[in-house]
Amino acid sequence: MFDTVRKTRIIIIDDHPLVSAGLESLLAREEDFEVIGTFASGLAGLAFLAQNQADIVILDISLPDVNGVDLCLKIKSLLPQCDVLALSNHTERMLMMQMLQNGASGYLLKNAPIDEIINGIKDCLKGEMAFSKEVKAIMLKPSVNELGTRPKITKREKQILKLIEEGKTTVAMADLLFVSPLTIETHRRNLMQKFGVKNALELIKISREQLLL
Amino acid sequence: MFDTVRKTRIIIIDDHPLVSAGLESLLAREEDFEVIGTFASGLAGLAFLAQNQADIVILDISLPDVNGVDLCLKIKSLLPQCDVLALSNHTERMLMMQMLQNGASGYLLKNAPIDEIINGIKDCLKGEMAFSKEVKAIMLKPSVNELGTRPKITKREKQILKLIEEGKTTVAMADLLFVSPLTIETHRRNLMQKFGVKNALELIKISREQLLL
DNA sequence: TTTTTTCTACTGGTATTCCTGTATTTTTTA
DNA sequence: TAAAAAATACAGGAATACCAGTAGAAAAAA
Repeated sequence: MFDTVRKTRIIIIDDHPLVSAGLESLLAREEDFEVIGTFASGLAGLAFLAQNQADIVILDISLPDVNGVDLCLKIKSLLPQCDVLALSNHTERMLMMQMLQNGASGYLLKNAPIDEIINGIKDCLKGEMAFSKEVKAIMLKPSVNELGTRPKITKREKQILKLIEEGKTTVAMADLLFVSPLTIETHRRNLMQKFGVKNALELIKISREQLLL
Repeated sequence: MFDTVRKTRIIIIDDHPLVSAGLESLLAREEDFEVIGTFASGLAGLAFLAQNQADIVILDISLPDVNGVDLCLKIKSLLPQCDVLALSNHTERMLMMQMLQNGASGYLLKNAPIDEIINGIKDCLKGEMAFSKEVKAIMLKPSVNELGTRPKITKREKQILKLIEEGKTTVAMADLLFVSPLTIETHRRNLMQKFGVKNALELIKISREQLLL
């Protein structure tokens, strides 16, 4: 068997060449690590993964083609034995939760110290969950609007939420979607109720914090 | 004279260790470059700069203590002969303009290809302006709300704009600032007028695009 | 110090949002 | 297919935001 001497095969998917290069050069210092591929787009990485055996994917969330959350799910469903470790700038709780729910083995922040990142990768390979310090802090304290479960919002509501964020008035939205202004008002009202806020300004603030559309 | 053989002394100020490390390892490949310091905070970098001679500072904009725009001005006023090259994630026109106005010799995006970044640094040292491709594109097309001059907003207005962004109502703001609600309304009206919009939602959208507070 | 700008505050009126409740049709899920 | 969820739409009324014009006091700039 070669398994005991074989190096850990790492894949990096991150659209910032600087980050990829930095990570690669750091990992090169470790004896038992081998970066077998770095990709600046999600689909390119996925294509490579389908054809090459990897032990761990270090995955950014903001990618040009697909988002890391969806990609994580995809990877885990195709290659359940391959670990996925999120490495992101985003500090939104929701994103962390979503990544974990989709099978990620950890969540590291890009602004974390180098050793936190390296150790995170090692922990991950040992089968432990890996979180950078700041991530732990964010995940531990429950946010105000999330004591129960986060509100489920419908497709239409999401659509209207976006228009609200763009500063559209009720009438403008109604014209745009070919429905009655009263319908829009109902949607907005339902949104506000679901998020537990009392005006549209708060609505977009909260939605930004929670969903990060 | 040693000047002709001396290596170019580079300082990196960036709160993402991964970026700093990546950049450093890339620059290490270049014969005539020498990274003499990397700093994760603006003030730490500034302190070092005050005591050590550097040729170029590669400067991030989002820093934990001070913002890169202000820091750039500070550096250029203390050390006019030292180049400052912005290296940022931000794609807002306004930030680019502000950096240039404050004496930066260029503006590179972190998601730019490696060679664009390395060449940017070289161009910068040759006395040329350095911009990554995407930056050029952004700077060339004038944004909709910037055909004339951007509106000047007062300190108080900026304060109220922030509160509006937080979803505060007129009455809530009035209570907070110990003034009449009518005063708040006047400020909001003036803001809307200055930005040429017709409701608070648009206001925060525009302000986000333009000022990036 | 004079001038200008900013911050403050009001009147009076219009428009829009927000609240409460109801209800039909369409789509999705069980 | 039956039940649940989502999208649609309305009424009546309260609250708030928006519009137009004015104006005094404080602060900053000339």
